[in-house]
Amino acid sequence: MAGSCLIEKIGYHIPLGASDAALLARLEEQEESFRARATVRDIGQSADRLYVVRAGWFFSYMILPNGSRQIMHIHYPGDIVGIPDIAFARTSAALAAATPGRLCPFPKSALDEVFIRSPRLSALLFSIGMVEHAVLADRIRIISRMGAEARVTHFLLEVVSRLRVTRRDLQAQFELPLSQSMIGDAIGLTNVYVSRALKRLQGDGLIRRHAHGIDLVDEAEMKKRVDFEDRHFRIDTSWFPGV
Amino acid sequence: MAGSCLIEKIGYHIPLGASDAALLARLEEQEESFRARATVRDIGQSADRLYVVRAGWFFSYMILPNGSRQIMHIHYPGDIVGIPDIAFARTSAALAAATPGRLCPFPKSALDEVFIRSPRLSALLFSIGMVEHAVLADRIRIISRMGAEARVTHFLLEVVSRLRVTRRDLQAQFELPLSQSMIGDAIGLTNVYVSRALKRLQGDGLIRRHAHGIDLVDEAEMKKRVDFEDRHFRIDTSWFPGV
DNA sequence: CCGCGGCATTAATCCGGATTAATGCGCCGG
DNA sequence: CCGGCGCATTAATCCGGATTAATGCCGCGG
Repeated sequence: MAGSCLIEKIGYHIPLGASDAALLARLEEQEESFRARATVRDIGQSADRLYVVRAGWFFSYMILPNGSRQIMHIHYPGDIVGIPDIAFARTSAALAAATPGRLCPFPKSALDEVFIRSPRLSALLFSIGMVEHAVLADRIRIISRMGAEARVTHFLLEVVSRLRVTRRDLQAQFELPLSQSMIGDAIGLTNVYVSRALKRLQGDGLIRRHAHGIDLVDEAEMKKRVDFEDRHFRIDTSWFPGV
Repeated sequence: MAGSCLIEKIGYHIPLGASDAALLARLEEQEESFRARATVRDIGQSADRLYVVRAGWFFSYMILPNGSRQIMHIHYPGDIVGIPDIAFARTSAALAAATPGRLCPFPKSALDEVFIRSPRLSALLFSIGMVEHAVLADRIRIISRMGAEARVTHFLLEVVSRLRVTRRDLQAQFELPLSQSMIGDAIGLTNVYVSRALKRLQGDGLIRRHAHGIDLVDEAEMKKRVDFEDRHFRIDTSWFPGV
């Protein structure tokens, strides 16, 4: 199980006993590969399975009445995809690959095993779902009343903060394998304005750009400007049921 | 327990055994009253308690760096307030009363009881959390790329859909005890534009307005225009662990 | 080597909602 | 009965980001 980024991510939050690890391992039994830009599943399909991201970046999105695309979440290695669909019979978002990657599909019913056998893991899954909730809440806050630069700034900080969950040592420099159109579709801007905003941030000396990556030159200043709060760094496990 | 709208709401989704009902009853042991516009708690406070809404409308909100207010959620009788804070040690939103009302506070730790004793209730709480997630996702979709009228339309539909969970017989007419500024703060508009949009919707014959309420004249057309999906009507309980 | 497609950049124009401010209305308390 | 306050309405002006389109760059396949 050395290759499991799910166990790595979960284990970062709570100590994992052998039985919990076994429960998790069952979620990664199968594996499927996707090439960049491949669609994994469409909206409105039966929401009977979830996925663990083994490698690569994926994203879920919705298509709006006017034809444009809204990217809801970006999924990184170690993420569980589809938690929000748990409450519904049909998927409320489509899923696609941003880069080449691998997914481990598992049936929704594998979750009741978790709920029955491990209250502690249930509480953590619950909490991870709520982190996603907080991420959306932050996005609403940013989209509804803040300008283009602030949105892009917040987006970059959010990406880095999430990457650091599984790569603790990540410094200011990171790869960003998303086109500006994708970034725009996530934060409600057009590709044109994403380009402008990035240019200005660079001009302000806040970031630097290279090939397919970003360098956060003044992360503290960026955080200050958008009132950034890191949702991923630490989950409150103090109330969790004991082992 | 006849007066419990929590048990009423939960019982709507899954059949409640006596022991589950007892677990829920413990969440409503205490009660506090608030007058309209009173603040229940501020942002950044210790997130050690949750609330059940016994009566009245409440709302949670954040203040943005530029001073404006973003309303994240409206809480109706029967709602559990604070689920999203479960993952964090400090509250990420403030809570206030929109109308006079009553709340039942209970400690976060009361939840581990639920997780240990009732996998079935845990799964439902989890799902309810995910419904809130879906509501936020819909709001992002609407805010990020759609015009003022569509936003207001969607907002009204969302309110009615939520009200019908505890008032199954609710028809097209309902009370809306929120100022236009509050509506604007929820969907990213100014009060001025909310006023305009309502006026136009009325002009289009989609709604009618009276004292403190709204009448949805052509709900079907409204739903069609914004591609509305009802997130509250039915939760998928098929995968839940058995009793 | 050339030609093509995806993506970033830049500029010109347009428009929807923000902002500001004035007016009106109903409610409440004195 | 009057005065004040919160809220809705309406109008005038402004501006940020959408839209459209042209240009350029790079990587890739032929």
